[in-house]
Amino acid sequence: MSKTFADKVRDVVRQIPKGKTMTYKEVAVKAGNPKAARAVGAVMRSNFNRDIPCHRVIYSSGQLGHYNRGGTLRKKAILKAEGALK
DNA sequence: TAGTTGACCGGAA
DNA sequence: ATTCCGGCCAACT
Repeated sequence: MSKTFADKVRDVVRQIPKGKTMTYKEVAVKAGNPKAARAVGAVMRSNFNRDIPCHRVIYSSGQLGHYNRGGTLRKKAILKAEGALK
């Protein structure tokens, strides 16, 4: 397994279906480290690509996390557009 | 190599 | 409800 945590995270986040939101912890669990929620954010922040719908990743508290340029508002708009948000 | 930072999480005050 | 603290992990300097 030459895949690093970052690679796994990217793969997992990319598999998130449209109109669906996943928490950082869930992603961390699927990535292989249930306690690496923080690392997930750190990795995404350094690897945020258009291939990765990082906007579909939110807090486990149900709150929208941060986002590149704009922050929460951006995510809200995207989630609303995808139907993930009410 | 080691130390600091951060897009987190959960619990406590 | 808000604020603070400790813990885990990866990336950056």
